[in-house]
Amino acid sequence: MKTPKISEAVVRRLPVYLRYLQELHELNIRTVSSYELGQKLDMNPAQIRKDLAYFGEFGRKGIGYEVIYLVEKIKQILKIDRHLNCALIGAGHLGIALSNYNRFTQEKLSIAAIFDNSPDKIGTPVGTLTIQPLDELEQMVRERDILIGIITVPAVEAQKVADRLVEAGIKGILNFAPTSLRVPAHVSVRNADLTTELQTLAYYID
Amino acid sequence: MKTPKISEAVVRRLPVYLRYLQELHELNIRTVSSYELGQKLDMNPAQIRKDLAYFGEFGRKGIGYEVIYLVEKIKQILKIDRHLNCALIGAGHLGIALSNYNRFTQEKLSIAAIFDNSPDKIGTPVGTLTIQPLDELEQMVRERDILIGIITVPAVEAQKVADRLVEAGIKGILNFAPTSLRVPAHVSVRNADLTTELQTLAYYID
DNA sequence: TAGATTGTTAATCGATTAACAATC
DNA sequence: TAGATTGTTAATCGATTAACAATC
Repeated sequence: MKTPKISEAVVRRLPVYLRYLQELHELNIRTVSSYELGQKLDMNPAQIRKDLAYFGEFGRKGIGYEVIYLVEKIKQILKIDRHLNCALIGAGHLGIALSNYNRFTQEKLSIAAIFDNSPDKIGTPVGTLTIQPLDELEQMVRERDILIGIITVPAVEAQKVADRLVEAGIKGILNFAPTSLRVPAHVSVRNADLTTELQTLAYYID
Repeated sequence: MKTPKISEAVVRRLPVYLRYLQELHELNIRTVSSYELGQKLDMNPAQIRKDLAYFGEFGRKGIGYEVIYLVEKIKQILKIDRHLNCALIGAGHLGIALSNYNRFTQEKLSIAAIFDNSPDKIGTPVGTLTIQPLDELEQMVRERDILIGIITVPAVEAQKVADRLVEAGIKGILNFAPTSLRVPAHVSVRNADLTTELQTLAYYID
């Protein structure tokens, strides 16, 4: 069950499989073949089988994959079968939108602290949390076992925030700021810059 | 200057180059080499040169790339040197956050209409726009020359919205809903599902 | 059993990187 | 000129796809 060296391309597809398998589960569909998955997700069935086979033998020859079982397995692989606490840094519109995004809590990924440095935001309640000053970042990361930082501050501040998160011992960063972050190799970064996405899309228009 | 067949990987890197070149420009830096770009962006300089060379000869041997010139060229390539109107469908927290995201307007990508079907949202002003009922989608797409749809509705409604956008003649979709959309080949889709990103990140934690 | 579908190997395809002549 | 750096070709590396024996 332990893994050799899985490419990022493979890892990025797992949540896509998971999402669709969960849809199937809600429709009470018990079993699905790589062919059916491929049809729906517009992917090659061989690729789907190969991706899954990196992590174990989850299917049955002649039958396909049991939906519930595969959901559980993928959750284990992604390590989202356990709780994972995130800190949100930047309580602007986007930050607030994310903290209200209930899907996070459903998925055992929860926002455990929100930070901002603007005096008129500090102390404001957001759901069950209260916006805290950035000074308290390191302490909260330790106290609340926070492993992921979600950066929604302006681009100019993003690197500073990233440095502090790294220093505080965080393991991953989801970066919404439109800038490239430099972090040590043991920290993972995923960029979710909306402008970048739209610009990529623009290329394909006409 | 016209292009053979550029892979998506190349296109996705162009906005990253652009973003950093714009930072350099603000710092009044005139010229940059592929080596320097590679250092900062953590990429192979040969890859950067090759990516750019697909579209033309933008550099000077022995010197490097002129920052302003390259910024303009990449904007042309991505087709963000001209205005591009987007429609936002779903005026929830995320939708509102996006419509307030001023970077869009800076970049000639503007949100030209906002739709939602909830009666208590219709008519509400958002910046210079007013939330409109989904019924008016097709008409607005035509009237305002909208080429891109940004979907921020719940997952269950996303495919329906996508179908209507396609039907209305849209060319690209930025999909924030956590579901895989099926669209015809002439329509591009980029997925920006935040849960998917966090799940991918979770894999790399520890 | 016959049909279906996996897991996996081998073949193909494509993307990244190294190397270097051209040249500013 | 000498040093630097591009654009591009060739070499390498990795990812996708096809094919098929194994087996439910």
